[in-house]
Amino acid sequence: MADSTAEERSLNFLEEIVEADLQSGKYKAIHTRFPPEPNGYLHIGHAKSICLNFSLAMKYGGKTNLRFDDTNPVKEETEYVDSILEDVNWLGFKPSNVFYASDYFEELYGFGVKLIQKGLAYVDESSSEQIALQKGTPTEAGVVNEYRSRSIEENLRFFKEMREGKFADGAKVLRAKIDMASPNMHLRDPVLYRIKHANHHRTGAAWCIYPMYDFAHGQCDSIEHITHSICTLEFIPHRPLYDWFIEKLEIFPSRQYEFARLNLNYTVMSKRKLLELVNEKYVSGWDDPRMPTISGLRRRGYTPESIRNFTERIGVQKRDNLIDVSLLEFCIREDLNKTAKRKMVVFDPLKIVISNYPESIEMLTSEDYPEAAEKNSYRELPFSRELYIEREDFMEDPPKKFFRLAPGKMVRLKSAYIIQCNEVIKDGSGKITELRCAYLPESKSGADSSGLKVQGTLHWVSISQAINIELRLYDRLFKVENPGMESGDFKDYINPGSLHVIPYAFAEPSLRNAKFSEGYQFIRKAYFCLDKDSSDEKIIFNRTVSLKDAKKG
RNA sequence: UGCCCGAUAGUAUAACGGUAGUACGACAGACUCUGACUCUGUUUGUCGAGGUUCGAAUCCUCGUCGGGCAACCA
Repeated sequence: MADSTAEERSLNFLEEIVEADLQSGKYKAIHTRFPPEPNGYLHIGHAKSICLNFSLAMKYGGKTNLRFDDTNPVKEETEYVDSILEDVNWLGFKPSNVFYASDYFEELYGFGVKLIQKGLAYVDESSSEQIALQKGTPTEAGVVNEYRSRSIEENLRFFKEMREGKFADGAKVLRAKIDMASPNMHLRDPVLYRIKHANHHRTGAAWCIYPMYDFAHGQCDSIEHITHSICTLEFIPHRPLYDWFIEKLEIFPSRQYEFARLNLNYTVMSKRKLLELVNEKYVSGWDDPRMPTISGLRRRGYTPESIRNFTERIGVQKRDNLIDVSLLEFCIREDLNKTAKRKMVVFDPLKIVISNYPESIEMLTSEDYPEAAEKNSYRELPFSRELYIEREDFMEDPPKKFFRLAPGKMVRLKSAYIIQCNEVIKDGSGKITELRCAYLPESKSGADSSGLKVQGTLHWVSISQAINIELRLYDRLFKVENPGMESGDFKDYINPGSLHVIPYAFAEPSLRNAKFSEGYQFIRKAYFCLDKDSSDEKIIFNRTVSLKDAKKG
């Protein structure tokens, strides 16, 4: 029989859970959610979570909500909401619904009232310092204070007055009444509501009390009937609390599952550190092409496909990890190799004169997509007597395995002719200023009757038609694999050479019409994309990723 | 000194009591009008000690190591 199982990939642990829930009839359909706090830009780690949540629902015919966890007005801004919406969309996902935790403030308040009525919450007037002190330590139980035994009526009245704005910030909080001696610190009467007279980006001044994460997140999941609430490992200790609220409030039983967050080497991933890089101008902004943000990767030339593919390849597990960026680079090369248009650009020019070529211009053709036969097309390239080649592609005294140009040696000029170097011209200081070469007319690309086989093929541009472009070459932002784990300030490990600008490179004229939507491969060099800083006077390209380079020495 | 997670090549990830496999990386070779791509080959692994079993990466016990938990942050 045919090998029908050949394509099957083994399930990850979340898929196993979902399949079991579906098979047992626990759920007829699953519902996931991606719940960012709009306090910063999304990064590649969020992409893992986004792909996980959306892909899981898509695979099993369910839905995924995008929900902004906007319960802390002093940190959140509309600018971040907009960028998150853009990034999720760019990654290729369409949320079933876009919700906000702030949509549920009234319901959440009601949950607080309900808990008080059940004798499971109380208004505490202690300062945050006192509360912290009374919590004890992981090895010592906490202590109960006098507010814990307040009457239900008094709690109800104070909670209402908190909402009405009768108290100053910090004067009172609503706390759950659970267990001040629990070995799990999160169960030692966690704060549910705090007073913040602050403007909220969506609700304005309508509220002056805001729910804490633990009292908002699970309840929002429940309100939306989220079946599988997937978050990162650090929330494991919160799960008993998550379940406690569901049980006491008697609401839809969403379940929380945790996976290991993505760590990438040679970068940092925490919002706090990324914000620091932006604020202190180590990078040009959240979308600096060196940033691991979605917007940075987008500007760098990464495609949504490559990022989705990357998150698929790294898998999902519960063990901590530090993924090698080389895998991310592999994914973008794999994509761009098939989709990027080939172009010729000389970074560091060396002039060559084809002595036996006439004073005229010939138009040659070259393939745009050599790796995608089905969509291949061709472009025209001007060829003339005076050309630029890459300075590093010539050596006066080459080692044995040097496949490029040298005195007396022959190479092919890509999509053009075979040439031979006859003469090296230098200035007074000994610097090579020009090469005199001869071409073989019968070696024309596509109509080669020379019978010659040469070892090297070089990229080139015709001097008089070449256009000038700026190249921005990026390298890893940090010198060490895990800057966040090093001693001292992580910024001490920033790679000073992470950006190298080539202000004047020489490009084939077709690049004048470069589009933001296209990726390009500058043959034998790297993949590039048009940068948004480009203007009519200056065309700027970002190096997305270099080509693999097997050259020795 | 408490509680909770976790541990398979360099990095990730499979094997669900029955031959430790795959990808990326590295190295070597073939091919090449990109020293790219593609193809071929090589390299390196079950944290440790006991136990259960005909058989253990997998189950049990005890260690070891790594991570998390004491914000009116999420």
